[in-house]
Amino acid sequence: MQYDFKKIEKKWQQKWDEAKAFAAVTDPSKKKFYALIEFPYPSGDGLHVGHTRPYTAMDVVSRKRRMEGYNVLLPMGWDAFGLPTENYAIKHKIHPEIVTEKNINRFREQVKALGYGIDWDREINTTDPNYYKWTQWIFLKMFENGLAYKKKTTVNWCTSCLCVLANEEVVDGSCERCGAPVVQKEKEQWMLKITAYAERLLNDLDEVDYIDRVKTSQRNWIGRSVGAEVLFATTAGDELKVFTTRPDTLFGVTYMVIAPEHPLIDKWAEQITNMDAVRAYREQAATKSDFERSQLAKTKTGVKIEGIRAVNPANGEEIPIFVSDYVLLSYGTGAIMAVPAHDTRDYEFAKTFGLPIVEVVAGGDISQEAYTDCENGVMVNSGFLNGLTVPEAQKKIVSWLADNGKGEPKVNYKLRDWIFSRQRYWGEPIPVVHCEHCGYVAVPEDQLPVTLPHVDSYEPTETGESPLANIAEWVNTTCPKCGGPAKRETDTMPQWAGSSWYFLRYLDPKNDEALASPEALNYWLPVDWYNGGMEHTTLHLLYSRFWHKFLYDIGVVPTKEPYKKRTSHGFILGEGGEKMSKSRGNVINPDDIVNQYGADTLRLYIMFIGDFEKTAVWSNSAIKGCARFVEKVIALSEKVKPGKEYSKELESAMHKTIRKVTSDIEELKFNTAIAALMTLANRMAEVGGANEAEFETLLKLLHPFAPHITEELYEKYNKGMLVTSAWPTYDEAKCVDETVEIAVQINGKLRGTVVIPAAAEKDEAFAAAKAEEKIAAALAGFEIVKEIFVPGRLVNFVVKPAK
RNA sequence: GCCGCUGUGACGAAAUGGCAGACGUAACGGACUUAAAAUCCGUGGGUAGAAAUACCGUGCCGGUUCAAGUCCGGCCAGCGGCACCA
Repeated sequence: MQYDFKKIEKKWQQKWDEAKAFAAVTDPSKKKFYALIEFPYPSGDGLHVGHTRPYTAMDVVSRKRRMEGYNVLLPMGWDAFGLPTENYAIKHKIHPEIVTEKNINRFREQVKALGYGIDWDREINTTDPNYYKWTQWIFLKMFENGLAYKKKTTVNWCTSCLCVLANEEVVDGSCERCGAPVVQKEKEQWMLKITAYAERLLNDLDEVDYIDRVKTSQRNWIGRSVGAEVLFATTAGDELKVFTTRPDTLFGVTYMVIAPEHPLIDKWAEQITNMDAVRAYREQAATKSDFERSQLAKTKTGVKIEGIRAVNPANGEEIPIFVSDYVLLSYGTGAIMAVPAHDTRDYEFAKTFGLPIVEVVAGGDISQEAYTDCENGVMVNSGFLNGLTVPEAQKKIVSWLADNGKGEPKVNYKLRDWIFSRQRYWGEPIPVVHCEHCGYVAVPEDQLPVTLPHVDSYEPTETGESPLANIAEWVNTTCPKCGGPAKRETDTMPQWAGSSWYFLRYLDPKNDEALASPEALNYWLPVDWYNGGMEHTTLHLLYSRFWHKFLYDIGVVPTKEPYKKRTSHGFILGEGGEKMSKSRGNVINPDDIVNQYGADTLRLYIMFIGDFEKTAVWSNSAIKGCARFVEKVIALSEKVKPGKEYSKELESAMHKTIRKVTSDIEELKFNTAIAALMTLANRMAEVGGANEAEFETLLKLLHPFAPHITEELYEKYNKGMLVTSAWPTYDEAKCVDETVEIAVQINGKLRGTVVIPAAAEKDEAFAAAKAEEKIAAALAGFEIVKEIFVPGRLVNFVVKPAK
């Protein structure tokens, strides 16, 4: 047969469409499987070969599950708001809507060419007003529940995009998207109180099946620290509150440090005798970006506050207070108690400023360095804590602080609230108006969506306001509460908004009464298996878990967690091991591969390329192996022998391969599943061809990976489509051969092999091994001290020279 | 600095503590061909040897075990993330 993959692939994609083979029906009488892939940002570059790795993987799993009888949902959509489209629109004076539509059409065509079993009737697009109506609705619910609030804060400001960036969007002090420097700027921003969910986001990780590295990075990102808040009296009268994880070292506090932005500095301005120096330091710190601060981290800087001193609550001693930018206002209380003997940063600072260093945990050498790794040490120089171990001292001091009203146990998180505003055009408008009388007022639900107005210019204003601020007729409105004049919020939402809940909309994408019907939500949730990139572990994944938990709290969704299982794939690098990029000229376009080899070969190769979870290097020659494999299967189809039962010579190979492919797919071991199929095909060729029963099984096992050609070859059996056929089953008892070749070792070294019946007991194995000529010779003159038998594997004789 | 991941043939990689290198690529030898491509058969970790075979071999050092790529302890190198989080 001439392998005309273009014709074959088109034919089957049409047939699947006509048969509605991938339509997922909400039907509680059927067991469901909801598979989710991260929906792409439809960039102007088109689909990247890297996209095909996760997509193909989830399609393989979905097709297998469908054949196993599950009601499968595998949806697709477009995360289409975002900066590149807006920047393109600015440059080419084309409306982002038009650019987006064009890009989506291209992406859809490319994705369809790969033959994924997607229910296209559920396609969504985050920039569709019917979609973002519900993004806005969720925001309003958060606003109503006090989780969305406006706050003046220093924000990351991209000097090129003229836009606020989330901390997560700043990479090495530069804008993640355009690479321009990022500076600090004060701005009023909408914030989402994700920190209110920190504890649950952390604890509920125990209830989900995420791969370990995903859980670990979420835990690290949330960054829970257990400690205490301690109140220090000051000579100014105010108390200075600090957070510490080491309250046991309280007697070792020799000075305090507050962040340059700490509000008490202003309050104390009159009493600080060197306020000029403090102000100067403060201004200097403010102009530095976070990046510069961390670059300068090697040498500690700071200014001592003259005229005010703090009092150590443990021993009543007066200690100096410093201002230094190594203390961050945004974590804890913006102030610390410094224990130079047991903290490296405090140690460095104390050395720079010649401050006393008092050892309170014995065991280190504080003349050389801070002794930090001291959980097992014993307290010294610590009054009533002396002689206690560190954990004992911690317990005792915390209750002492509480009893004396000087502190209390406290848990802190690294996780910060989510800066939710962007000063851009191409995003969801934040559905709030500002009224001079009533303040910020929610747009009433029945007025949603607040749609983006059409404008001529998408360029941000120089003051950093959104382009929307220039449209007077849109901005000026009336207050929904008092009817007086009001102004619309001109900030838009970040790209993470639409992707925080999209998996819910797939369940009921055309509903205009609710984001999805309770029936659909109850049936399909949670997502059974979500695969996506590691780069989304701390942002998208955390944000969407947060939104989902909120929706759970207000009774919209029935599950605490959105995703039952989360896995992650590795990147695809260009030939030569470098990242694919236009400038390197090593970008692989999936279209070219589909044209040259067909979608089935691309699908096979991208799954065969290596360990799914690890980075893989694309190879233009290695893909030929997969093309040859497809040809080999076609060749096998031409010499299929009659036979409805597995033949003796292939029987155990059939059962073993079914077992391996079935479990490998579930374990993300797609590469070895394909290797097993190749081995089986080779074996079939060796024995002069498979019979019908055997060949059909091969086609079924191969179908999730190479759906088109397998359908084509299956067609002649007149048994309907493989898509709706049943996944092959295996019999554990038939996975064994009658005889096995086992290794014979002497003192752990391989000395030969011997063929024995698979069911042989150990005595039979030992006898057979000893009967082998070479083994007998090697054993001569030795005394056997121990005999080990591993069924199906080996025997090992432990020997020593005979007396 | 901290956290995570990874070190196995020329290359991509396999291997519930049990015969290291399955499967595939490139390469080489042969068949077919006027020739090439394609295809088919074979070789395919290193060293020594004509060969049988022997010894060595999974980043390095040590340990546990009858048996270690795999487990434990200590390093080294590369990649990714976080970065003064008190």
